[in-house]
Amino acid sequence: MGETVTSVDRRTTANAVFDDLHREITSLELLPGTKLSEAEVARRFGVSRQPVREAFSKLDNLDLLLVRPQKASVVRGFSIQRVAHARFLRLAVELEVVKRACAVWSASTAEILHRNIEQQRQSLSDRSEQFHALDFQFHKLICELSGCPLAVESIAECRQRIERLCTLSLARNSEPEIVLDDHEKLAEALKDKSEERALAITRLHLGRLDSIIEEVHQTHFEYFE
Amino acid sequence: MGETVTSVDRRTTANAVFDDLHREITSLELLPGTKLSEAEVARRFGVSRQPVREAFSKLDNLDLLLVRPQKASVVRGFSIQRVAHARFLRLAVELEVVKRACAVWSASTAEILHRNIEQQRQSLSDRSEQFHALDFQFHKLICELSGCPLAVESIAECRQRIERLCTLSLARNSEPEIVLDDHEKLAEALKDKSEERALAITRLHLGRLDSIIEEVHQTHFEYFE
DNA sequence: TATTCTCAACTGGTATGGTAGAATACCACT
DNA sequence: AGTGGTATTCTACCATACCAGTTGAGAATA
Repeated sequence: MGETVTSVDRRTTANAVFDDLHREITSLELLPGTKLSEAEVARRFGVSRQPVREAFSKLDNLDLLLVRPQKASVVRGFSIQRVAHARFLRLAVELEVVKRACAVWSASTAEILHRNIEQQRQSLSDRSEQFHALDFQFHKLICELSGCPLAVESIAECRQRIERLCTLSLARNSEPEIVLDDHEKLAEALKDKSEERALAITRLHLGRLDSIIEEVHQTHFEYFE
Repeated sequence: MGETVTSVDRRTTANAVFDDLHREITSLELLPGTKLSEAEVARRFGVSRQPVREAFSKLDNLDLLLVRPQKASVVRGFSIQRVAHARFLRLAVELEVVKRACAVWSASTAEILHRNIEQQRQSLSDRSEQFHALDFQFHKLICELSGCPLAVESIAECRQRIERLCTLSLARNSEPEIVLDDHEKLAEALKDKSEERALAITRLHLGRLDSIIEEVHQTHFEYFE
């Protein structure tokens, strides 16, 4: 779900506009409160208003843009409720995924996940930029290997909603070293098929977001609604 | 999320078309595989193609309609994967909600939920049609009383995805008596703040959907994709 | 008869013009 | 200076026209 599009996702004008705006909003190039008008954006992209309109509609569905009947559309700010819900939802999904993982885990799945962790460790010592992608892939692997391939989409949606906010944080993200450590502990718990430990580390892992969320809520309350 | 719309939801043509089509699809008046063209639907509603187009787009987002580039749009069938995921997602959310409920449950919240159950019992003996609504409200109350008001929207979305399928079932729904019994057991577990029992009955309660899903999958495989 | 080609009738995607309603700036009046 | 009404100017929304692929049926051909 989320921004994943059905079927062939042909390269259409509306999609291009949506992608660009989506990126600009999530990366906070467009800050909450920024007014966007169909006509203005259409001029900026050199297209007609119709594709822009569709893009607006999709952004509205993602709670990224508030499009009101006859008033100007504005980039939506954060809602502490919505963010908390995204955080809640992700935890709920990951917990259940981990339970299933424990039930079906095997030597081969453990090995696959282990390879990902090796890459994470590598990228950390390389100071490369791809740790973030590997982090995502780690959780994705657990979903797929536990037979919940669609769960990763739900997780990705929650993740996006939270990430836009975390971009405002001073600490940006949790320390990668800590994240990697969590991942290693989780992988080990899965390998041992210890549901109790796996669930605990998952809660701890996702709970690390809370302090960041709280920090941003305190320091950037002007972006909240 | 889902079909809940932001802000005032003014009565717009596009919304009206969306609501009608949404109802027709979820109620299976429009069966999977039915072809819908923007122009045809526009004529049927006596409006232009633009509002229809928006409605199509929203239905596409809900996986209810497959709109392909230059081919006709078709009402989507069921995907066993997507249905399983919806089922999975709902369980994950309800489990986590119930955990929180156990943590914060009190005499007053127990009383509120108890009143709902009384109504359920009443509607059952009255043979009234509102048991379904009370069922939904039961789960909604638990979400709200446990401080997860937005969780009910996620649940509602999952519910809808599954319900369209269950409409095909011979048994339609689980026996209301059984459902009510589950609800009573859950309410009691919450009252006792017994997390273990509450989680177990939740799993059992939602697990009752599986047999129905399986039945429809066997008897109506022509509607699956 | 079987196969290929062509063309007409769809499809969804885009561009443009016009409309009703909301906000705002402005001006007359107190 | 402060207030009430008004006109302008914005907005999203809808209708219409046109475009570019896709499809499928029938004609032309092997």
